Amino acid sequence: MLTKTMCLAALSLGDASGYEIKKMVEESFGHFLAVSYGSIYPALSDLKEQGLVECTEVSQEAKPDKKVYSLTPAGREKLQDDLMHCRTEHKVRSEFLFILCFSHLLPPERLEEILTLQVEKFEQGLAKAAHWLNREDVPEGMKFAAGFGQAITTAAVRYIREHQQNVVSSGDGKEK
Amino acid sequence: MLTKTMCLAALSLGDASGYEIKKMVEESFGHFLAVSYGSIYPALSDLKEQGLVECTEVSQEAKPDKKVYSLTPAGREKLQDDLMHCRTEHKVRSEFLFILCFSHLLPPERLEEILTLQVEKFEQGLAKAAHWLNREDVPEGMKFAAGFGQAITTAAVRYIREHQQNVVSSGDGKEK
DNA sequence: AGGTGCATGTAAATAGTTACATGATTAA
DNA sequence: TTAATCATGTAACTATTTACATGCACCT
Repeated sequence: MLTKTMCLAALSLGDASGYEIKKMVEESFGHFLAVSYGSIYPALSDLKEQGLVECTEVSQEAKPDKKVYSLTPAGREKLQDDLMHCRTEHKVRSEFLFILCFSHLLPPERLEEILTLQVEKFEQGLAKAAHWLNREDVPEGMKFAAGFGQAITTAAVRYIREHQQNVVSSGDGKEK
Repeated sequence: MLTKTMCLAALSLGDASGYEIKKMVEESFGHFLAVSYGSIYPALSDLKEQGLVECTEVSQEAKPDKKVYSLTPAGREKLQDDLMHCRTEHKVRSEFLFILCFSHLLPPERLEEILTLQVEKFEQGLAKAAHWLNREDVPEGMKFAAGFGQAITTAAVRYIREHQQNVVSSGDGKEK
């Protein structure tokens, strides 16, 4: 399960609660990893049972209690082991491209909507990455990952800008 | 289920068996869609039950029989409807980038191996896309999708080439 | 009065992969 | 003889999302 490894990895950067891990992952790795509470909380429970993390309940004023997790030495080792042996795939899953493949079945309006929306999303991601990248305390590996995201997203936006007209005009003229 | 829509879409390009659909999808959409028999065959059965496809058993000499599916008018409508209303997300899921984020925990050899392997995979994809793109009978939408893949993959390879040294040398010196 | 953020968790549903089972033909 | 291609399918498993349940504090 990648979720467990991801939790260990997040905790290697500092102690955190499940809630905080989710936010952190979304912020820092959001452009290539998905997370949800439904996978994080069970993962943390399992890790605790396996002795890979420890947990301290922390009371807060004006906020609910939280469970702050931290890596044990065994957890730190497990993380290293996971990173050495887990798969290294880079996958794209795109309903966006899939739909565009069948542009000849769709009205130009729908095509334009899809393209515009996607460019917006890409640009939001780009803005976030820029904001994130001009901090200085960022480790080299994370800079690389963020820069990678920036590079391919920039290429994606440029490509759409230069070619979207072809797709839109290939749409299906007749409306129901 | 995206698999069903994908089957309908594949069949809109011509009648085919489950086996043929898988090959076709891998070839044409492989860089942004995954498929396996375990999802295709059940999907085709369901589609048949719903009356969205028809099926003819075809005997072949020197090969096993096959079940050739074709769209019914209802299936063609369903496809259009799916394409109009389904989600349009473009997602990247990358263990590759995830691992590199923690380069400081890994030996340079592992980092170099991962990077080299990924560049190779990208270049294989690029070769396939090139071969695929210089056909002439390809619909506009598919050209767009293939070109998109080409654009971001090229950017990815260039980025890795230009920045990999930083990551590798940020690796963990001490070996166990 | 209503929305957002903080915070944890579970259950059901969804989706999909992997491995297995079968078996003929053809090329190296 | 060994592997690959052709061909269909199921069952068990893995993983993950979605929706739900709860509840206080803060801002508008």
